[in-house]
Amino acid sequence: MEYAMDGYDPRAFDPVAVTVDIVALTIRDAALHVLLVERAEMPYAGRLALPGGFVRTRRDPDGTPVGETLDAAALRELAEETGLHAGHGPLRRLHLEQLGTYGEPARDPRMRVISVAYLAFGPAMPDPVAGGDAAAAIWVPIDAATGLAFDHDTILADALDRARSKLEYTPLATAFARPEFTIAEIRAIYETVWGVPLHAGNFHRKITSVPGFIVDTGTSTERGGDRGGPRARLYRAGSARLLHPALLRPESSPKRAGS
Amino acid sequence: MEYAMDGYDPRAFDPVAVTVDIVALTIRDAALHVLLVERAEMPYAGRLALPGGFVRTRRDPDGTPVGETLDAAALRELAEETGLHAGHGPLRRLHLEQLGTYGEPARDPRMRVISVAYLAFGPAMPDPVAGGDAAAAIWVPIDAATGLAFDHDTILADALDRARSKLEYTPLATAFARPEFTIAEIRAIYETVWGVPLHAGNFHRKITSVPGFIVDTGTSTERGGDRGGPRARLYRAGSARLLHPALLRPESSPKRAGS
DNA sequence: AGAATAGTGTCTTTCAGACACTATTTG
DNA sequence: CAAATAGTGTCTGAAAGACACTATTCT
Repeated sequence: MEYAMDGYDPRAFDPVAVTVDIVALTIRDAALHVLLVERAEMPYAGRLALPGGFVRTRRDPDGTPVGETLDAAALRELAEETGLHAGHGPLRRLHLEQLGTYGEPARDPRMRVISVAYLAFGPAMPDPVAGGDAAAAIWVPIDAATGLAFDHDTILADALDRARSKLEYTPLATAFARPEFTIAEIRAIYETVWGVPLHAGNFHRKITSVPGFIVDTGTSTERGGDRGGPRARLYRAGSARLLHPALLRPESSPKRAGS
Repeated sequence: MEYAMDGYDPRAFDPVAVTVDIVALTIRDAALHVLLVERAEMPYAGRLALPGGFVRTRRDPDGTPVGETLDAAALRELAEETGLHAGHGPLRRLHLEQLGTYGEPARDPRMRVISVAYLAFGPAMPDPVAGGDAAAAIWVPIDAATGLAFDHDTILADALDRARSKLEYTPLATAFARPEFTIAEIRAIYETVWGVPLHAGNFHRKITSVPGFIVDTGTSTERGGDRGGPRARLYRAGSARLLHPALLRPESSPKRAGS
Protein backbone atom coordinates (compact mmCIF):
# COMPACT_ATOMS: atom_id res chain seq x y z
CA MET A 1 0.00 0.00 0.00
CA GLU A 2 1.36 3.34 -1.04
CA TYR A 3 0.26 6.55 0.54
CA ALA A 4 0.91 10.17 -0.23
CA MET A 5 3.61 11.60 2.03
CA ASP A 6 1.49 14.23 3.71
CA GLY A 7 2.22 16.68 0.93
CA TYR A 8 5.88 16.22 1.80
CA ASP A 9 8.05 13.82 -0.09
CA PRO A 10 11.32 13.12 1.67
CA ARG A 11 12.69 11.90 -1.62
CA ALA A 12 12.56 15.50 -2.80
CA PHE A 13 15.35 16.15 -0.29
CA ASP A 14 18.85 14.87 -0.31
CA PRO A 15 19.00 11.33 0.99
CA VAL A 16 19.69 10.42 4.61
CA ALA A 17 21.51 7.38 5.82
CA VAL A 18 20.92 5.77 9.19
CA THR A 19 23.73 3.97 10.93
CA VAL A 20 24.22 2.25 14.25
CA ASP A 21 27.39 2.62 16.29
CA ILE A 22 28.18 0.38 19.24
CA VAL A 23 30.09 1.31 22.37
CA ALA A 24 31.02 -2.12 23.71
CA LEU A 25 32.60 -1.99 27.15
CA THR A 26 34.28 -4.70 29.15
CA ILE A 27 36.83 -5.03 31.91
CA ARG A 28 40.24 -6.52 31.16
CA ASP A 29 43.22 -6.51 33.48
CA ALA A 30 41.34 -4.38 36.01
CA ALA A 31 40.79 -1.61 33.45
CA LEU A 32 37.77 -0.56 31.47
CA HIS A 33 38.19 -1.20 27.75
CA VAL A 34 36.18 -0.20 24.71
CA LEU A 35 35.97 -2.12 21.47
CA LEU A 36 37.31 -0.14 18.51
CA VAL A 37 37.94 -0.83 14.86
CA GLU A 38 40.48 0.67 12.54
CA ARG A 39 38.75 2.14 9.52
CA ALA A 40 39.78 0.70 6.20
CA GLU A 41 38.11 3.34 4.03
CA MET A 42 37.85 7.09 3.66
CA PRO A 43 36.92 9.23 5.39
CA TYR A 44 39.08 8.77 8.47
CA ALA A 45 40.88 5.78 6.89
CA GLY A 46 43.35 4.35 9.39
CA ARG A 47 41.70 6.08 12.32
CA LEU A 48 40.10 4.26 15.19
CA ALA A 49 36.32 4.33 15.38
CA LEU A 50 33.43 2.66 17.11
CA PRO A 51 32.18 -0.40 15.28
CA GLY A 52 29.01 0.29 13.36
CA GLY A 53 27.44 0.62 9.97
CA PHE A 54 24.35 1.18 7.92
CA VAL A 55 20.94 -0.08 8.90
CA ARG A 56 19.51 -2.28 6.17
CA THR A 57 16.19 -1.38 4.66
CA ARG A 58 14.04 -3.24 2.21
CA ARG A 59 10.49 -3.36 0.97
CA ASP A 60 8.15 -6.17 0.23
CA PRO A 61 6.83 -6.32 -3.33
CA ASP A 62 3.64 -4.64 -2.10
CA GLY A 63 5.60 -1.71 -0.72
CA THR A 64 5.48 -2.58 2.97
CA PRO A 65 8.81 -1.75 4.54
CA VAL A 66 10.59 -4.69 6.09
CA GLY A 67 14.15 -5.11 7.26
CA GLU A 68 16.07 -5.27 10.48
CA THR A 69 15.28 -3.47 13.70
CA LEU A 70 17.82 -1.02 15.06
CA ASP A 71 18.78 -3.47 17.81
CA ALA A 72 19.34 -6.20 15.25
CA ALA A 73 21.47 -3.89 13.12
CA ALA A 74 23.67 -3.15 16.14
CA LEU A 75 24.23 -6.83 16.87
CA ARG A 76 24.84 -7.61 13.20
CA GLU A 77 27.44 -4.87 12.82
CA LEU A 78 29.15 -5.95 16.01
CA ALA A 79 29.41 -9.48 14.69
CA GLU A 80 30.49 -8.46 11.18
CA GLU A 81 33.20 -6.03 12.17
CA THR A 82 34.59 -7.72 15.25
CA GLY A 83 33.56 -11.35 15.10
CA LEU A 84 31.80 -11.08 18.45
CA HIS A 85 28.47 -12.84 18.18
CA ALA A 86 26.03 -12.10 20.96
CA GLY A 87 23.61 -14.69 22.24
CA HIS A 88 25.98 -17.61 22.61
CA GLY A 89 29.44 -18.39 23.87
CA PRO A 90 30.96 -15.80 26.19
CA LEU A 91 28.58 -13.15 24.87
CA ARG A 92 25.37 -14.94 25.68
CA ARG A 93 24.74 -12.51 28.53
CA LEU A 94 25.60 -9.37 26.58
CA HIS A 95 23.61 -6.38 27.71
CA LEU A 96 22.56 -4.01 24.91
CA GLU A 97 20.73 -0.73 25.23
CA GLN A 98 20.16 2.35 23.15
CA LEU A 99 22.30 5.32 24.16
CA GLY A 100 21.13 8.17 21.95
CA THR A 101 21.04 9.44 18.41
CA TYR A 102 23.60 11.76 16.88
CA GLY A 103 22.64 13.78 13.85
CA GLU A 104 24.79 16.87 13.42
CA PRO A 105 24.52 17.72 9.73
CA ALA A 106 28.26 17.64 9.08
CA ARG A 107 29.23 14.75 11.35
CA ASP A 108 29.94 12.67 8.23
CA PRO A 109 31.39 14.58 5.27
CA ARG A 110 29.94 12.20 2.69
CA MET A 111 26.26 12.69 3.25
CA ARG A 112 23.70 13.29 5.94
CA VAL A 113 24.11 10.42 8.36
CA ILE A 114 22.03 9.93 11.48
CA SER A 115 23.64 7.52 13.89
CA VAL A 116 21.83 5.59 16.59
CA ALA A 117 24.39 4.78 19.26
CA TYR A 118 24.18 1.64 21.38
CA LEU A 119 25.83 0.67 24.61
CA ALA A 120 26.89 -2.93 25.19
CA PHE A 121 28.35 -4.48 28.34
CA GLY A 122 29.76 -7.93 28.74
CA PRO A 123 32.13 -9.99 30.82
CA ALA A 124 35.70 -10.38 29.67
CA MET A 125 35.33 -11.19 26.00
CA PRO A 126 37.53 -12.91 23.47
CA ASP A 127 39.82 -10.94 21.22
CA PRO A 128 37.90 -9.55 18.28
CA VAL A 129 38.52 -10.52 14.67
CA ALA A 130 38.30 -7.73 12.13
CA GLY A 131 35.86 -8.05 9.27
CA GLY A 132 33.64 -5.99 7.01
CA ASP A 133 34.78 -2.38 6.79
CA ALA A 134 37.25 -2.83 9.61
CA ALA A 135 40.97 -3.25 9.01
CA ALA A 136 41.48 -4.21 12.64
CA ALA A 137 39.41 -4.68 15.77
CA ILE A 138 40.86 -4.31 19.25
CA TRP A 139 40.03 -3.71 22.89
CA VAL A 140 41.44 -0.33 23.90
CA PRO A 141 41.71 1.01 27.48
CA ILE A 142 39.33 3.94 27.68
CA ASP A 143 42.09 6.33 28.66
CA ALA A 144 43.77 5.58 25.35
CA ALA A 145 40.60 5.86 23.31
CA THR A 146 40.86 9.43 22.06
CA GLY A 147 41.01 11.03 18.64
CA LEU A 148 38.37 8.73 17.23
CA ALA A 149 36.76 9.19 13.84
CA PHE A 150 33.59 11.25 13.30
CA ASP A 151 32.00 12.39 16.58
CA HIS A 152 32.87 9.12 18.28
CA ASP A 153 34.80 10.83 21.07
CA THR A 154 31.56 12.50 22.08
CA ILE A 155 29.57 9.29 21.82
CA LEU A 156 32.12 7.44 23.93
CA ALA A 157 32.07 10.14 26.60
CA ASP A 158 28.28 9.99 26.75
CA ALA A 159 28.46 6.22 26.98
CA LEU A 160 30.83 6.33 29.95
CA ASP A 161 28.60 8.82 31.74
CA ARG A 162 25.65 6.55 31.19
CA ALA A 163 27.48 3.43 32.31
CA ARG A 164 28.78 5.05 35.51
CA SER A 165 25.36 6.36 36.31
CA LYS A 166 23.54 3.10 35.61
CA LEU A 167 25.80 1.21 38.00
CA GLU A 168 24.18 3.22 40.77
CA TYR A 169 20.59 2.23 40.34
CA THR A 170 20.58 -0.92 38.20
CA PRO A 171 22.24 -4.32 38.56
CA LEU A 172 24.32 -3.53 35.47
CA ALA A 173 27.53 -4.59 37.21
CA THR A 174 26.45 -8.22 36.96
CA ALA A 175 26.51 -7.88 33.16
CA PHE A 176 30.27 -7.33 33.42
CA ALA A 177 30.76 -10.41 35.56
CA ARG A 178 30.76 -14.11 34.78
CA PRO A 179 27.58 -16.06 35.60
CA GLU A 180 28.86 -16.84 39.09
CA PHE A 181 30.90 -14.24 40.89
CA THR A 182 32.19 -13.20 44.27
CA ILE A 183 31.31 -9.95 45.96
CA ALA A 184 34.94 -8.87 45.61
CA GLU A 185 34.63 -9.25 41.84
CA ILE A 186 31.55 -7.03 41.76
CA ARG A 187 33.33 -4.53 43.94
CA ALA A 188 36.26 -4.50 41.52
CA ILE A 189 33.82 -3.72 38.70
CA TYR A 190 32.43 -0.74 40.58
CA GLU A 191 35.89 0.47 41.45
CA THR A 192 37.11 0.13 37.88
CA VAL A 193 34.15 1.83 36.20
CA TRP A 194 33.84 4.58 38.78
CA GLY A 195 37.57 4.94 39.24
CA VAL A 196 37.35 5.18 43.02
CA PRO A 197 38.29 2.73 45.78
CA LEU A 198 35.39 1.39 47.83
CA HIS A 199 35.40 0.12 51.39
CA ALA A 200 35.25 -3.69 51.23
CA GLY A 201 33.28 -4.24 54.41
CA ASN A 202 30.66 -1.60 53.82
CA PHE A 203 30.28 -2.62 50.19
CA HIS A 204 29.69 -6.19 51.23
CA ARG A 205 26.93 -5.30 53.65
CA LYS A 206 25.34 -2.87 51.25
CA ILE A 207 25.21 -5.15 48.23
CA THR A 208 23.84 -8.09 50.19
CA SER A 209 21.08 -5.95 51.62
CA VAL A 210 19.66 -4.77 48.28
CA PRO A 211 16.75 -7.10 47.53
CA GLY A 212 17.08 -9.00 44.28
CA PHE A 213 20.53 -7.75 43.33
CA ILE A 214 22.52 -10.92 43.94
CA VAL A 215 21.54 -14.44 44.97
CA ASP A 216 23.67 -16.72 47.11
CA THR A 217 24.45 -19.96 45.29
CA GLY A 218 25.49 -21.74 48.48
CA THR A 219 28.85 -22.57 46.97
CA SER A 220 32.26 -20.99 47.39
CA THR A 221 35.39 -20.51 45.36
CA GLU A 222 37.79 -23.43 45.17
CA ARG A 223 40.65 -21.42 46.54
CA GLY A 224 41.14 -18.29 48.57
CA GLY A 225 42.84 -15.26 47.11
CA ASP A 226 46.27 -15.62 45.53
CA ARG A 227 47.82 -13.81 48.44
CA GLY A 228 45.75 -15.42 51.14
CA GLY A 229 42.31 -15.06 52.61
CA PRO A 230 39.32 -17.34 53.03
CA ARG A 231 37.27 -18.74 50.19
CA ALA A 232 34.55 -16.39 49.02
CA ARG A 233 30.89 -17.21 48.58
CA LEU A 234 29.63 -17.34 45.00
CA TYR A 235 26.57 -15.41 43.85
CA ARG A 236 24.41 -15.17 40.76
CA ALA A 237 22.59 -12.14 39.37
CA GLY A 238 19.18 -11.67 40.95
CA SER A 239 15.93 -10.68 39.32
CA ALA A 240 15.78 -7.03 40.34
CA ARG A 241 15.95 -4.57 37.48
CA LEU A 242 16.26 -1.52 39.71
CA LEU A 243 18.22 -1.25 42.94
CA HIS A 244 16.45 -0.10 46.10
CA PRO A 245 18.23 1.39 47.81
CA ALA A 246 20.66 2.54 45.13
CA LEU A 247 24.44 2.27 45.46
CA LEU A 248 25.42 5.88 45.13
CA ARG A 249 28.88 6.97 44.08
CA PRO A 250 30.93 8.46 46.89
CA GLU A 251 32.06 12.05 46.35
CA SER A 252 29.35 12.46 43.71
CA SER A 253 27.36 14.57 46.17
CA PRO A 254 28.87 18.03 46.30
CA LYS A 255 28.70 18.99 49.96
CA ARG A 256 27.25 22.40 49.35
CA ALA A 257 26.31 23.68 45.91
CA GLY A 258 26.59 27.43 45.97
CA SER A 259 23.28 29.24 45.44
CA MET B 1 34.32 16.23 -1.22
CA GLU B 2 32.86 12.92 -2.20
CA TYR B 3 34.08 9.66 -0.79
CA ALA B 4 33.38 6.08 -1.59
CA MET B 5 30.88 4.59 0.82
CA ASP B 6 33.13 1.91 2.25
CA GLY B 7 32.16 -0.45 -0.52
CA TYR B 8 28.63 -0.08 0.70
CA ASP B 9 26.28 2.36 -0.94
CA PRO B 10 23.17 3.03 1.11
CA ARG B 11 21.54 4.33 -2.03
CA ALA B 12 21.54 0.77 -3.26
CA PHE B 13 18.98 0.07 -0.55
CA ASP B 14 15.47 1.37 -0.28
CA PRO B 15 15.45 4.89 1.09
CA VAL B 16 15.05 5.71 4.76
CA ALA B 17 13.33 8.74 6.15
CA VAL B 18 14.19 10.28 9.49
CA THR B 19 11.52 12.05 11.48
CA VAL B 20 11.31 13.70 14.85
CA ASP B 21 8.32 13.29 17.14
CA ILE B 22 7.78 15.46 20.17
CA VAL B 23 6.12 14.49 23.43
CA ALA B 24 5.30 17.90 24.89
CA LEU B 25 4.01 17.71 28.45
CA THR B 26 2.49 20.39 30.60
CA ILE B 27 0.17 20.67 33.56
CA ARG B 28 -3.28 22.16 33.10
CA ASP B 29 -6.07 22.12 35.65
CA ALA B 30 -4.00 19.96 38.00
CA ALA B 31 -3.65 17.23 35.36
CA LEU B 32 -0.79 16.19 33.13
CA HIS B 33 -1.53 16.91 29.47
CA VAL B 34 0.24 15.95 26.27
CA LEU B 35 0.20 17.93 23.05
CA LEU B 36 -1.38 16.00 20.20
CA VAL B 37 -2.30 16.77 16.61
CA GLU B 38 -5.03 15.30 14.47
CA ARG B 39 -3.54 13.90 11.33
CA ALA B 40 -4.83 15.41 8.11
CA GLU B 41 -3.32 12.80 5.78
CA MET B 42 -3.10 9.09 5.31
CA PRO B 43 -2.06 6.90 6.91
CA TYR B 44 -3.97 7.29 10.18
CA ALA B 45 -5.87 10.30 8.80
CA GLY B 46 -8.14 11.68 11.50
CA ARG B 47 -6.25 9.90 14.27
CA LEU B 48 -4.44 11.68 17.03
CA ALA B 49 -0.66 11.59 16.92
CA LEU B 50 2.36 13.23 18.44
CA PRO B 51 3.46 16.33 16.56
CA GLY B 52 6.46 15.67 14.37
CA GLY B 53 7.76 15.42 10.87
CA PHE B 54 10.67 14.89 8.58
CA VAL B 55 14.16 16.12 9.32
CA ARG B 56 15.34 18.38 6.51
CA THR B 57 18.53 17.50 4.71
CA ARG B 58 20.48 19.41 2.14
CA ARG B 59 23.92 19.58 0.62
CA ASP B 60 26.17 22.40 -0.25
CA PRO B 61 27.23 22.59 -3.91
CA ASP B 62 30.50 20.91 -2.95
CA GLY B 63 28.65 17.97 -1.48
CA THR B 64 29.06 18.77 2.21
CA PRO B 65 25.87 17.92 4.02
CA VAL B 66 24.20 20.83 5.74
CA GLY B 67 20.75 21.19 7.20
CA GLU B 68 19.12 21.29 10.58
CA THR B 69 20.18 19.44 13.69
CA LEU B 70 17.74 16.96 15.20
CA ASP B 71 17.01 19.36 18.06
CA ALA B 72 16.26 22.13 15.60
CA ALA B 73 13.95 19.86 13.62
CA ALA B 74 12.01 19.07 16.79
CA LEU B 75 11.52 22.74 17.62
CA ARG B 76 10.60 23.58 14.03
CA GLU B 77 7.97 20.85 13.80
CA LEU B 78 6.55 21.86 17.14
CA ALA B 79 6.19 25.43 15.89
CA GLU B 80 4.81 24.47 12.48
CA GLU B 81 2.20 22.02 13.64
CA THR B 82 1.06 23.65 16.84
CA GLY B 83 2.07 27.30 16.68
CA LEU B 84 4.12 26.95 19.86
CA HIS B 85 7.42 28.74 19.36
CA ALA B 86 10.06 27.94 21.93
CA GLY B 87 12.57 30.52 23.04
CA HIS B 88 10.26 33.43 23.65
CA GLY B 89 6.90 34.18 25.20
CA PRO B 90 5.57 31.56 27.58
CA LEU B 91 7.84 28.93 26.05
CA ARG B 92 11.11 30.69 26.61
CA ARG B 93 11.96 28.21 29.34
CA LEU B 94 10.93 25.11 27.42
CA HIS B 95 13.01 22.10 28.36
CA LEU B 96 13.83 19.78 25.44
CA GLU B 97 15.67 16.49 25.56
CA GLN B 98 16.07 13.44 23.41
CA LEU B 99 14.04 10.45 24.52
CA GLY B 100 15.01 7.65 22.18
CA THR B 101 14.82 6.43 18.63
CA TYR B 102 12.15 4.14 17.27
CA GLY B 103 12.84 2.19 14.15
CA GLU B 104 10.65 -0.91 13.86
CA PRO B 105 10.64 -1.70 10.14
CA ALA B 106 6.86 -1.58 9.78
CA ARG B 107 6.07 1.27 12.15
CA ASP B 108 5.12 3.40 9.15
CA PRO B 109 3.41 1.55 6.29
CA ARG B 110 4.67 3.97 3.64
CA MET B 111 8.38 3.47 3.90
CA ARG B 112 11.15 2.81 6.36
CA VAL B 113 10.94 5.64 8.85
CA ILE B 114 13.27 6.07 11.80
CA SER B 115 11.85 8.44 14.37
CA VAL B 116 13.88 10.32 16.94
CA ALA B 117 11.54 11.08 19.83
CA TYR B 118 11.93 14.19 21.96
CA LEU B 119 10.56 15.09 25.34
CA ALA B 120 9.55 18.69 26.05
CA PHE B 121 8.35 20.19 29.33
CA GLY B 122 6.97 23.62 29.88
CA PRO B 123 4.80 25.65 32.18
CA ALA B 124 1.12 26.06 31.33
CA MET B 125 1.24 26.92 27.67
CA PRO B 126 -1.18 28.69 25.34
CA ASP B 127 -3.64 26.76 23.26
CA PRO B 128 -1.96 25.43 20.17
CA VAL B 129 -2.90 26.48 16.63
CA ALA B 130 -2.87 23.73 14.05
CA GLY B 131 -0.67 24.10 11.02
CA GLY B 132 1.36 22.10 8.56
CA ASP B 133 0.22 18.50 8.35
CA ALA B 134 -2.04 18.87 11.37
CA ALA B 135 -5.80 19.31 11.07
CA ALA B 136 -6.00 20.20 14.74
CA ALA B 137 -3.69 20.60 17.70
CA ILE B 138 -4.87 20.16 21.28
CA TRP B 139 -3.73 19.50 24.82
CA VAL B 140 -5.08 16.10 25.89
CA PRO B 141 -5.05 14.70 29.45
CA ILE B 142 -2.66 11.78 29.42
CA ASP B 143 -5.34 9.36 30.59
CA ALA B 144 -7.30 10.17 27.44
CA ALA B 145 -4.29 9.92 25.13
CA THR B 146 -4.66 6.37 23.86
CA GLY B 147 -5.08 4.83 20.45
CA LEU B 148 -2.56 7.16 18.87
CA ALA B 149 -1.23 6.76 15.34
CA PHE B 150 1.88 4.71 14.52
CA ASP B 151 3.74 3.53 17.64
CA HIS B 152 3.02 6.75 19.45
CA ASP B 153 1.32 5.00 22.36
CA THR B 154 4.63 3.32 23.09
CA ILE B 155 6.60 6.53 22.73
CA LEU B 156 4.21 8.34 25.05
CA ALA B 157 4.49 5.59 27.66
CA ASP B 158 8.28 5.73 27.51
CA ALA B 159 8.11 9.52 27.82
CA LEU B 160 5.99 9.34 30.96
CA ASP B 161 8.37 6.83 32.54
CA ARG B 162 11.26 9.11 31.78
CA ALA B 163 9.52 12.20 33.09
CA ARG B 164 8.50 10.51 36.36
CA SER B 165 11.96 9.20 36.86
CA LYS B 166 13.74 12.48 36.07
CA LEU B 167 11.66 14.32 38.66
CA GLU B 168 13.49 12.26 41.25
CA TYR B 169 17.03 13.26 40.57
CA THR B 170 16.88 16.45 38.48
CA PRO B 171 15.26 19.84 39.03
CA LEU B 172 12.94 19.11 36.10
CA ALA B 173 9.88 20.14 38.08
CA THR B 174 10.94 23.77 37.82
CA ALA B 175 10.58 23.50 34.03
CA PHE B 176 6.85 22.94 34.57
CA ALA B 177 6.54 26.00 36.78
CA ARG B 178 6.50 29.71 36.06
CA PRO B 179 9.73 31.64 36.66
CA GLU B 180 8.72 32.37 40.25
CA PHE B 181 6.84 29.74 42.15
CA THR B 182 5.81 28.63 45.61
CA ILE B 183 6.81 25.36 47.18
CA ALA B 184 3.18 24.27 47.09
CA GLU B 185 3.18 24.72 43.31
CA ILE B 186 6.25 22.51 42.98
CA ARG B 187 4.63 19.97 45.25
CA ALA B 188 1.52 19.98 43.06
CA ILE B 189 3.73 19.26 40.05
CA TYR B 190 5.28 16.25 41.77
CA GLU B 191 1.87 15.02 42.90
CA THR B 192 0.39 15.41 39.43
CA VAL B 193 3.20 13.75 37.51
CA TRP B 194 3.70 10.94 40.01
CA GLY B 195 0.01 10.59 40.75
CA VAL B 196 0.54 10.28 44.50
CA PRO B 197 -0.18 12.69 47.37
CA LEU B 198 2.86 14.00 49.21
CA HIS B 199 3.13 15.21 52.77
CA ALA B 200 3.26 19.02 52.65
CA GLY B 201 5.47 19.53 55.70
CA ASN B 202 8.04 16.89 54.86
CA PHE B 203 8.14 17.96 51.22
CA HIS B 204 8.81 21.52 52.27
CA ARG B 205 11.74 20.58 54.45
CA LYS B 206 13.14 18.19 51.91
CA ILE B 207 13.06 20.51 48.92
CA THR B 208 14.55 23.44 50.81
CA SER B 209 17.43 21.26 52.00
CA VAL B 210 18.56 20.14 48.54
CA PRO B 211 21.43 22.47 47.61
CA GLY B 212 20.85 24.41 44.42
CA PHE B 213 17.35 23.20 43.71
CA ILE B 214 15.41 26.36 44.51
CA VAL B 215 16.48 29.87 45.50
CA ASP B 216 14.53 32.12 47.84
CA THR B 217 13.61 35.39 46.12
CA GLY B 218 12.84 37.11 49.41
CA THR B 219 9.35 37.97 48.19
CA SER B 220 6.00 36.37 48.86
CA THR B 221 2.72 35.90 47.05
CA GLU B 222 0.31 38.85 47.07
CA ARG B 223 -2.42 36.80 48.62
CA GLY B 224 -2.72 33.64 50.64
CA GLY B 225 -4.51 30.59 49.30
CA ASP B 226 -8.06 30.97 47.96
CA ARG B 227 -9.40 29.14 50.97
CA GLY B 228 -7.14 30.73 53.53
CA GLY B 229 -3.63 30.35 54.73
CA PRO B 230 -0.60 32.62 54.96
CA ARG B 231 1.22 34.08 51.99
CA ALA B 232 3.83 31.73 50.59
CA ARG B 233 7.45 32.56 49.88
CA LEU B 234 8.42 32.76 46.21
CA TYR B 235 11.37 30.85 44.80
CA ARG B 236 13.28 30.65 41.55
CA ALA B 237 14.99 27.66 39.98
CA GLY B 238 18.52 27.16 41.29
CA SER B 239 21.63 26.20 39.42
CA ALA B 240 21.83 22.54 40.36
CA ARG B 241 21.45 20.13 37.47
CA LEU B 242 21.31 17.04 39.67
CA LEU B 243 19.59 16.71 43.03
CA HIS B 244 21.61 15.50 46.03
CA PRO B 245 19.95 14.00 47.85
CA ALA B 246 17.33 12.87 45.33
CA LEU B 247 13.59 13.16 45.96
CA LEU B 248 12.59 9.55 45.67
CA ARG B 249 9.05 8.47 44.89
CA PRO B 250 7.24 6.93 47.80
CA GLU B 251 6.06 3.35 47.28
CA SER B 252 8.52 2.98 44.42
CA SER B 253 10.69 0.81 46.64
CA PRO B 254 9.16 -2.65 46.84
CA LYS B 255 9.61 -3.71 50.45
CA ARG B 256 11.07 -7.09 49.66
CA ALA B 257 11.71 -8.30 46.16
CA GLY B 258 11.59 -12.06 46.21
CA SER B 259 14.90 -13.68 45.28
C1' DA C 1 -15.16 32.43 64.01
C1' DG C 2 -13.82 28.60 61.31
C1' DA C 3 -11.25 26.55 57.74
C1' DA C 4 -7.29 26.07 55.16
C1' DT C 5 -2.49 26.55 54.36
C1' DA C 6 2.80 27.78 55.22
C1' DG C 7 6.31 26.50 57.62
C1' DT C 8 8.80 24.34 61.76
C1' DG C 9 9.90 20.90 65.53
C1' DT C 10 10.58 16.28 66.97
C1' DC C 11 10.81 11.36 67.01
C1' DT C 12 11.77 6.88 64.78
C1' DT C 13 13.69 4.13 61.30
C1' DT C 14 16.81 3.34 57.60
C1' DC C 15 21.02 3.63 55.45
C1' DA C 16 25.95 5.27 54.43
C1' DG C 17 30.49 5.57 56.00
C1' DA C 18 34.24 4.97 59.45
C1' DC C 19 36.45 1.69 62.01
C1' DA C 20 37.43 -2.38 64.56
C1' DC C 21 37.55 -7.15 64.79
C1' DT C 22 37.38 -12.34 63.88
C1' DA C 23 38.01 -16.19 60.96
C1' DT C 24 40.11 -18.32 57.08
C1' DT C 25 43.46 -19.29 53.78
C1' DT C 26 47.96 -18.68 51.10
C1' DG C 27 52.91 -18.42 50.60
C1' DC D 1 54.16 -17.37 61.00
C1' DA D 2 53.01 -13.20 58.41
C1' DA D 3 50.13 -11.21 55.16
C1' DA D 4 45.98 -10.79 52.90
C1' DT D 5 41.16 -11.27 52.43
C1' DA D 6 35.92 -12.52 53.64
C1' DG D 7 32.61 -11.27 56.33
C1' DT D 8 30.43 -9.17 60.67
C1' DG D 9 29.60 -5.81 64.60
C1' DT D 10 29.12 -1.24 66.15
C1' DC D 11 28.87 3.65 66.21
C1' DT D 12 27.76 8.22 64.10
C1' DG D 13 25.48 11.24 61.13
C1' DA D 14 22.27 12.16 57.23
C1' DA D 15 17.94 11.85 55.63
C1' DA D 16 12.91 10.05 55.07
C1' DG D 17 8.42 9.56 56.93
C1' DA D 18 4.95 10.15 60.57
C1' DC D 19 2.90 13.40 63.32
C1' DA D 20 2.13 17.45 66.00
C1' DC D 21 2.01 22.23 66.33
C1' DT D 22 2.11 27.45 65.49
C1' DA D 23 1.23 31.34 62.71
C1' DT D 24 -1.09 33.54 59.05
C1' DT D 25 -4.74 34.65 55.95
C1' DC D 26 -8.99 33.58 53.56
C1' DT D 27 -14.36 33.42 53.49
